[in-house]
Amino acid sequence: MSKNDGVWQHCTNSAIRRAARQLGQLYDDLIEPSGLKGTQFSLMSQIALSGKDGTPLKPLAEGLVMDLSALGHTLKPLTRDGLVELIPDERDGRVKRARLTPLGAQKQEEALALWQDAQGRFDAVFGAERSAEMRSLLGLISTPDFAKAFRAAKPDSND
Amino acid sequence: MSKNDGVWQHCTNSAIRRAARQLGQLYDDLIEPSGLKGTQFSLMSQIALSGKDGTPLKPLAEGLVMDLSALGHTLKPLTRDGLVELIPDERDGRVKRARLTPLGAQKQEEALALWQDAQGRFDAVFGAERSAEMRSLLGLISTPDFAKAFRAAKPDSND
DNA sequence: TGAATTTAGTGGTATATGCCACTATATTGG
DNA sequence: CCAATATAGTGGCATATACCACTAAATTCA
Repeated sequence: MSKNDGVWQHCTNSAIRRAARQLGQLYDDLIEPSGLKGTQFSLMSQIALSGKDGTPLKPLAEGLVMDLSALGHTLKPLTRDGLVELIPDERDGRVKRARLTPLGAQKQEEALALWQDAQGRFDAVFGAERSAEMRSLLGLISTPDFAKAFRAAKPDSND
Repeated sequence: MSKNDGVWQHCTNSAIRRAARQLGQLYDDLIEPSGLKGTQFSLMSQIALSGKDGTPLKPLAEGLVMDLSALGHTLKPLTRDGLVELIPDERDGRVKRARLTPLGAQKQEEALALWQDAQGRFDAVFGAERSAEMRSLLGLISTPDFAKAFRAAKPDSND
């Protein structure tokens, strides 16, 4: 640790936040012309997968590994701007379904092209292979199983 | 992509944010007894490296890959609670130096023990080797050089 | 040296995100 | 069927984080 550049590098949590800030910056700069932030684009892309019927907020939040209330808040600017709409579920009165409006779908497609540029640059700079490896590792961490194992783990266990 | 669980998995930016949320949750839960959040602990640990004289905010922000104004805001709750103090630099009237108060140093040490538990669990669950590999990759992304290369890259270049 | 420029921080505003308390709507068990 | 419980969302509050405009102080240069 004699040469650590003065950076607190031993914490995976810190490391992932630093990287997330950097990457967020980089992606946002490229996606900005669409008027969307990277987070909004991700969210809308996820919603887009559910098509015409939309998706209830609960499973949406789970897929994003996000707190339900946080999702609700994040959705605010998007519904305000008419990109996403919340429609009541016909079967269950508690449920609301999020779906893209036509405008939202158009914006998402517009941002998609910009995102491809960003993702392409990332792969080019980082190497497609390492890039895939990275996403794989990140995907593992995002798993419910990982969370379960982490919470159950004894710090000195080695399984 | 036939089996993607409905999750928008192709974006490294999304992936890193999902993982950061999960990891933040996991670390925070363990560090919470100290009264600090994971982000605050990271920040204070970084500040702690600078010792008695503290460190100017600008390089601190750079080390954390964080916007200077964001750092200023993040520091607010910590100065309010007497964990960090900002002292004027003697040479340069523009500069303020952040350093831990005695209370802050004590809190940081307290949280350090809790953090070690968290980090130990991460290594145990993820595997120490993959854990190190992960931090290394994240460290690369957090580099100014990476940002420079990304911004300069043509999406179809392959160097 | 004095004006122009650069640099460090602050404060406002906006989004991102989490926790908690609360409401409304199911679902379950007698 | 009703009371107890569980589930889905909302709203308030707090922190995290970015951009912009602005101030103050240092540096540069003619």
